Amino acid sequence: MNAPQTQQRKPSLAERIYQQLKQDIFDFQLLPGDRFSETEIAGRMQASRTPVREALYRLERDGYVQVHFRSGWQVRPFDFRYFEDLYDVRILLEAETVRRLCSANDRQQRLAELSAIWCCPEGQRLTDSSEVAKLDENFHFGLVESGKNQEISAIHRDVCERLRIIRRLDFTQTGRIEATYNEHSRILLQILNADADQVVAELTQHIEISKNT
Amino acid sequence: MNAPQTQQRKPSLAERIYQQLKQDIFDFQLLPGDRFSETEIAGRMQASRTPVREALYRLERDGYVQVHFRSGWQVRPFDFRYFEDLYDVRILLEAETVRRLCSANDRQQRLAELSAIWCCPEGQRLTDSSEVAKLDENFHFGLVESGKNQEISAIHRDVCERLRIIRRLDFTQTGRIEATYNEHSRILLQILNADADQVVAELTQHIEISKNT
DNA sequence: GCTCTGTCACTTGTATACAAGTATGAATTC
DNA sequence: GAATTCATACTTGTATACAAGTGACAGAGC
Repeated sequence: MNAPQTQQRKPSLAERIYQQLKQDIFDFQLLPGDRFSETEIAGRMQASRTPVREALYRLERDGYVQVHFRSGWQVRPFDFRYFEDLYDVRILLEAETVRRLCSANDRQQRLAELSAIWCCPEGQRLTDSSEVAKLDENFHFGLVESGKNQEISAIHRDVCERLRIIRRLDFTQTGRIEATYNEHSRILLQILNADADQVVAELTQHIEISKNT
Repeated sequence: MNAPQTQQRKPSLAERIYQQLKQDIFDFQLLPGDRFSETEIAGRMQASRTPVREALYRLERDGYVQVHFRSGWQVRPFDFRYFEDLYDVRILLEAETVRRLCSANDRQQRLAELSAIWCCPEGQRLTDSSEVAKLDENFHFGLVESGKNQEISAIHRDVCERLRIIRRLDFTQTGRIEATYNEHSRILLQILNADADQVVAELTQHIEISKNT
């Protein structure tokens, strides 16, 4: 019998390059509209074209870059309509999840973990803005996952990932950390009270806020 | 100035192989659980491993196959929970679209094309089952597209594509063609009447039927 | 100045060569 | 017979070579 497949194999070159390029796009090292060639990237990444191509085709499917037949690659230009649409999808998925949660009998167990984090006494709240940012992302992922539809979760993760380009995720504004704690805990409580319409409205507003900052 | 980019370039080898492999999976030429190697496929397709790999990685991202590190590929086993979840997503997306349509003032124009096809006099209805099958798919695509959120449309297309494995799309059953015409035309009329709750219920039921056949 | 044309460096698409890890089974040991 | 070792054929991951198409530019002709 095999060992239980630790699955902690170190990532392949292609994977590393994929992550790096995506990060470069997020960090504006690669600007929308920029053109570049596979050889160029291969040189910068100290690898051959093969894993670079694999990474680029993944990024293409993700919508970040596009290939021009035998004439180079390009970072896809920004399209704000596109991000509007994505936010709509995100809201739709999260709203549907909470609606379902409101009519699930075991919602208290499902949300136990999140409640412990967000409905804690004020003294136990975290204050570091980058920690809270990570916690915030996980709140929304966790919420959707508790809906127990793996495909909704997968699409939601994907949508959030694509929104990261424009989401600056910063909690440096005064009061934003506190507000987030308050909003998340209220959302959780309202789900427990099965107050569907109210919680959908509040969740929607909560996401709209993070969209406009 | 360039010609307006006919964009009708003949598909690449990788593209052709991707389509072919997907078709093979749909047609059960490749059974869930089957293991195979890149060289094997390359031989069958009369190509080298490079385009085969490109096709396989796309199929992997689509969820049809998985790679085992240095030990071959495998057609992903069926998971009915997975298809249930996908159907849920499909219903969710279509329902949201029609809800929005119900409160759009220009919904009559947006749905003009679909209405012409589905709300026609009985004499003009098509009767060939494979034609109707194609028309049926396009009804649902067109419906979602008239919602004017490109990301919802894209995800919806993707979900439907993934459902094709189990959707046999057959309209050979007696009465199914007529029923489809009736259901589609009623859905369209109800949208025009802005009867949101009713149309969502009916649309949901309509999809559930096609799910269970 | 304007248009055409041919060249040529550069691009991606595909094929092949090589490196590194896997699994199977025969031989060996007990 | 059962367990272990090890050779070996096969697998994917990566690098490189070659084919086919693109685009920018210099220079000719007007």
